[in-house]
Amino acid sequence: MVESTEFTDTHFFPNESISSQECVECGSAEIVMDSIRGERICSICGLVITEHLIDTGPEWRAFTSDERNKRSRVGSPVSCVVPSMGLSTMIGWENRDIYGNKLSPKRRAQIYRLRKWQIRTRSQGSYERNLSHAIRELERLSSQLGIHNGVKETAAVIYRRAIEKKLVRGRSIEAMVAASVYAGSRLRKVPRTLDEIAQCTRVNKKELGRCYRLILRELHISIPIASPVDFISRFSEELKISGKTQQRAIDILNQAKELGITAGKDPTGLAAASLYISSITEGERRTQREIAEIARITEVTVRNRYKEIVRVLGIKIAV
DNA sequence: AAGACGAAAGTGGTTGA
DNA sequence: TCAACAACTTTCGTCTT
Repeated sequence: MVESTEFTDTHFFPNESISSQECVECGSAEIVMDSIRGERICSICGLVITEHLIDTGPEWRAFTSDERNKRSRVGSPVSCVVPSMGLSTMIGWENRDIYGNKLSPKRRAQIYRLRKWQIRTRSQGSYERNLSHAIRELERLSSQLGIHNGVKETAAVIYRRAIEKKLVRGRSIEAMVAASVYAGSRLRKVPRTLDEIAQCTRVNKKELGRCYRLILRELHISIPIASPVDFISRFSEELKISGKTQQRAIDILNQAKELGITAGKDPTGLAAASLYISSITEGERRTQREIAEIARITEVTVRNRYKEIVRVLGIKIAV
């Protein structure tokens, strides 16, 4: 497996320390990459820190920087959304070579043995079986929720780690996938609510929340609390609200935050209320009901938040 | 008639003893 | 484990445009 490159990706887990940059054997920081062997080794004592790295560099020699930019790796990109990370090779079923000629009996026997071993090694372990099931579920869920690839990849990384930590055992794959998606969307700053995700699965919100907290705790992922600002653009898109009004809503939220009236309040409620206010002041009025529906809260909450914001910030609403 | 408002009672989750 | 609590929801009658 290639876990060393996969799970230390600082892009996915900015808060997590990546695998140590110091040699555990001699403590030196002289770690070098050996791209031919695919290993990271300590240049002082020779200890192999990680092996089986994937070379993501150019596939051919390049002599100028221009050439280096043009020449890239061929083949499909490495992806966590494919069970084998997109690195699998298939042995064809036809007993012919690339010119269409029949294979010699000796060669045919060899290919037959290769095929047999490929099938034996592929999708046999419980890890792979679980994963391919989970990835089907992930695909279904993301298309239903309209989740983009970045979040999907992040969710897949989280799920792989969850399997490795044996967190999925005894829990439903569906619930763990849903929780990974939730965590991924939060990490990537395009949060979905627990409700939205729960609606697209057979998992209830409570169970989903439990799995989510488990993932955070066991995988040591720290996710900043959802900010109301993160919801503005998505709600606005569904409400067809202009960028100017969105910016106004964000300003309102920032002011409200400084005055300390956002703590402990539902972030979707705050986002909805500030959108309501800005939609009126910017002349693109939306009703409380419209906004509440998109934000999946009640009109009453929109009202309460908006009354509070208007009162504290001293905003005058044209009647 | 639709939208906004506010009161009252109920609900699920968090906190602290 | 339990009570207290804050935030949110549901429901409903009333007011405003």
